[in-house]
Amino acid sequence: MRTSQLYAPTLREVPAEAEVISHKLMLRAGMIRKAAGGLYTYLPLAWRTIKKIEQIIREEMDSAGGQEIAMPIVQPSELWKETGRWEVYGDEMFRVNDRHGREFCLGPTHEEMVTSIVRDEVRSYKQLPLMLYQIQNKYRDEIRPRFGLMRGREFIMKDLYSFDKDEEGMRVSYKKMYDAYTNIFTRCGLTFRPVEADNGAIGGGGSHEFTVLADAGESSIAYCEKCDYAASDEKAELKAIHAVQEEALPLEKVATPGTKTIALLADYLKIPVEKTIKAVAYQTETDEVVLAFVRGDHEVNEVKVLNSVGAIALRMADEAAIRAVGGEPGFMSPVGIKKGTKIVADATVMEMVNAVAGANEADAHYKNVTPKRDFGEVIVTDIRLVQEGDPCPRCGAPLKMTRGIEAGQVFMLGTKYSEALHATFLDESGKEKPLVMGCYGIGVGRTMAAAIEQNNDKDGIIWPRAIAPFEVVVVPVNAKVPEQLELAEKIYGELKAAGVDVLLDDRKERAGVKFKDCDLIGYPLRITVGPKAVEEGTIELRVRKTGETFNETKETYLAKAREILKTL
RNA sequence: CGGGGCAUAGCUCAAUUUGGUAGAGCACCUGCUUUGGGAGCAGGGGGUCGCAGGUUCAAAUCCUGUUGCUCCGACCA
Repeated sequence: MRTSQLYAPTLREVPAEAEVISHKLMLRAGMIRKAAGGLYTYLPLAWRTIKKIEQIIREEMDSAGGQEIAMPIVQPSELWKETGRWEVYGDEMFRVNDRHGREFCLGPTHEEMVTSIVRDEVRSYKQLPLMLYQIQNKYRDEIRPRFGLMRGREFIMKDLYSFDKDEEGMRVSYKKMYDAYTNIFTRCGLTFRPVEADNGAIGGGGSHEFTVLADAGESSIAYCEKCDYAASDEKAELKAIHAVQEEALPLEKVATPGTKTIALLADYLKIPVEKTIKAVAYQTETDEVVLAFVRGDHEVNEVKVLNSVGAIALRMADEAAIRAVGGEPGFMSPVGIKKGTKIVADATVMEMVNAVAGANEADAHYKNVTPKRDFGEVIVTDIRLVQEGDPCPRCGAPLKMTRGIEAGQVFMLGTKYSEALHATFLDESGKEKPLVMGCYGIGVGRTMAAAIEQNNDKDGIIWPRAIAPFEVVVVPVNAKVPEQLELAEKIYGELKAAGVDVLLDDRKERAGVKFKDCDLIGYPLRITVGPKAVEEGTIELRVRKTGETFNETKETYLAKAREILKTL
């Protein structure tokens, strides 16, 4: 490929719409252009990288036993109604009607579709295990698309679905995928971490996120430096903290005017925040009120609350709903709440003695609240959000927190979808059983964005070799000088013949312009052909990542280029 | 959905407050010079000022509505 033929419109200035580095650089490097919120065109450079990432994924999926298929993007509503997700998905689903008024959606994911394919054909345990995957566009009408390709409404995703005869088989498939994912992200040259994750709305039990470490990431993970524990902030388990035991004193109501927040309360009563109990009120999708309580200095982990009450969705409760169960916004505690109200208390709270909690009336709190004695019937479990320094649930060492981009996630689904869609088979004893499923996704565009977030400097992108749009760029310093262009052409030809993915920057631009573009786009290796090459035979190799240059000859440059590429 | 901000040339922005024939830099085209880190000079092309109404002798500018984008929050398989 020649740059003079390549459609890669680079920008000197940053378009105002971009917020994060990967988005800015992809726009500036002429890789993507926006069509509408969360919808992008992939220009040639981006598409080459996408195809390289897809190829790595394909190779790893195939060698793990996966078979690639393509499924419809437009999917009939009937399937989604069978699993109930036609309603559950809500506004996030793009819906369309055909000319007859029949309902369809643009597939946000493909569990229903793939399961329906398999249920019609798989009858026997002899046909299992089966792993099918697709790399296709998926559609989610995100409330707030942002960060370029990181959170779009149309995005390229690889999804593999595994079907096994039992849970043991599913675990084997899961492990294969876990290992394949490790290979994929390693081959893409990314620094990442597999972390334990919550299954979320997709359901099932057991999940890992593959998180590419980057400050711009939307997910937060906790990890232990002492053992290998690592989990998403939603998932990170926390054991109860035992309070210093003291004698429980009798409950006492005190006036605490205007102390609607924990900070104000602790300050007013001159007590440490660790002696207070914080309340957060939620309502479920059915408007049922759920009250959650954590220690004053802790935060509530909504996902854990959600799981503890088995709800589908939670939102902050409105004041009327809080009052309806006998609570007072800003001054809530389980003490005196209407019987039958769902109350979830963090395990640490239950260890507290003589704490301060709301009195369920304005401007008043109780002193000497001892949850074990005073809370009555509550759900006790871990609902705390992990904080830096919290003890590791495995070894007790202080946890570290870092941010990352969730590039992939693997799930053990179990039989949730196969049961809903009646996808069954006959086992060895002739008994009908539901297929045991797993699903495994990778955001392809997001992986590309993550690679840029992790590999850039003030001049632009620094591609890992494996996913660079081109591995090498050959730059004649002045393409108007026939000798330089000829030599550059020769080198370009030799590299191509040697199987190197190479680009020739034959534009009749000034050297500075071409160098700036090369740095911006981020080709891992640049071979410069200037006057010195023509006159003295000196061919310059420059490594984008380090800025190192090597002076070689016509005879040695190829071997040196290969040697350098191996390290990038 | 709630709360901010923005919408003027391909890009980044000025002109809007105080109504009077729309500007700069970069990009683009032509010529000359230049040629190892986004060159110089000269000339040139390009905008119904997001859209629709209204006020006015006159609207990019004031008013109303509307659409889109963007940031914060809620949300996120």
